[in-house]
Amino acid sequence: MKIDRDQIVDTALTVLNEVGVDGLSTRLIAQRLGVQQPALYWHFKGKQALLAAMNLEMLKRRHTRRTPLASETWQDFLRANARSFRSALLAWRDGARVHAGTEAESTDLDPIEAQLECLVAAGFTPGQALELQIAIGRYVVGCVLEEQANTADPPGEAALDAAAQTRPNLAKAIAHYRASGHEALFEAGLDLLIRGAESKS
Amino acid sequence: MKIDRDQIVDTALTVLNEVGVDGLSTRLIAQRLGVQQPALYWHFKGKQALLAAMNLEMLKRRHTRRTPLASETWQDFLRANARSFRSALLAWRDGARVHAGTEAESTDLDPIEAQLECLVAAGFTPGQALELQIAIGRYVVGCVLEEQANTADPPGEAALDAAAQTRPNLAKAIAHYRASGHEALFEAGLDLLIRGAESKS
DNA sequence: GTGCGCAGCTTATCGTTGATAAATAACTTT
DNA sequence: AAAGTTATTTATCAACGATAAGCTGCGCAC
Repeated sequence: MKIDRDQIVDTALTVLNEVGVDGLSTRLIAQRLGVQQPALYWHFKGKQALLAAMNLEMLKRRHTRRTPLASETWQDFLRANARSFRSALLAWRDGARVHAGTEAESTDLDPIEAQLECLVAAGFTPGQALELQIAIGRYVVGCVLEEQANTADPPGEAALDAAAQTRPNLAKAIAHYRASGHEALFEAGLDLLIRGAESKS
Repeated sequence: MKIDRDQIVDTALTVLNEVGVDGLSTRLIAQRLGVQQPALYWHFKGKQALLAAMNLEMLKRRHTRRTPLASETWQDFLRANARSFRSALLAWRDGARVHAGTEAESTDLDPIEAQLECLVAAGFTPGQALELQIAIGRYVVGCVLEEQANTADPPGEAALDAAAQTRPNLAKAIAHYRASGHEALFEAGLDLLIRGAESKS
């Protein structure tokens, strides 16, 4: 049977969703492709290169809001961009770990230029604009990394409640935390970053 | 030779600094301790447990600014706290990857209560205060993760410059980026988060 | 159409890794 | 001195990423 790079990446992403990045072995991927394990090494230099290609494909499929719309404020664009990036990482199991473990290798610079232009038009210097984009990007990765670090149960949930009884602020904070989900928490931090940027513009 | 948990963790951290997390094998750690590899499994359930203990020790040694000072504004405390966390992760090779790969397991809740109290006194709700702390924490992890993801050379630096020639904003942004180091970039994002919080208080 | 050459796979195998089981040594308790 | 606990060793496992060498089938020159 004959395979190509795209098939491998596609299958690898499917397998990733089933077993997670720790269970993602070259043998398992090869098995799904109906091929022996060393066959993959014809198409990719090593597993790291495959993971990089997977990362690229993940973003290519789901991270769609790369360019600001004409009708959009810079705040709306930054939000849409960050949400798009986050949802791309969330769309695959251990997506953030895959992303964080691979090199940048940004090929297409036109979207970046457009993003910067949008912010420069709003009064930021190009340097500030890049800082802002990088800060948001790192925040998103940090967020999804923790969101996806889910084990079965939060350890010692009862113990946490007990400890919170003598700590009034913690008790209220935990109640608030439990009521709002991951997304609300993400949005809260994103809002901080954008409001901070507003105060500089 | 007889060893205990603390010795293992201490040696493991030393080895971590020498070979990085990818080269950190149980055999290498055991060799440094003058012991056979399975001996480690008496003290730790598995490698994951050892990494968790290493993470705890990393933070214990270097993340010293956990509690707000009486004389401090909440902004100054948040900054000091974030810098302390960052420098703790930076102090060991692949520190952020070790941290991100381990469970939370927060034992001591008193510092957290004190942090929340400091922010509540400034006018935040306990929920907002926790959101703020979490956002900063995730931002720090995202930052250090990328800072430590350094391979030898940035790929295609010349190609980047060439591509930037037709993109004026990108050219200026890159110049600014290269002039300022990792720390300045970190501080810029941290500043955004705190200014954003100020606008809510 | 015959033979050359390369793309693309298979088979075989390597060294390393995390982990477990069982045997053993040393030290304590009774 | 016997029994038990603690902490290690020896032996061994299955799984992993990776490489080397061999086999197969297609396309093209002549």
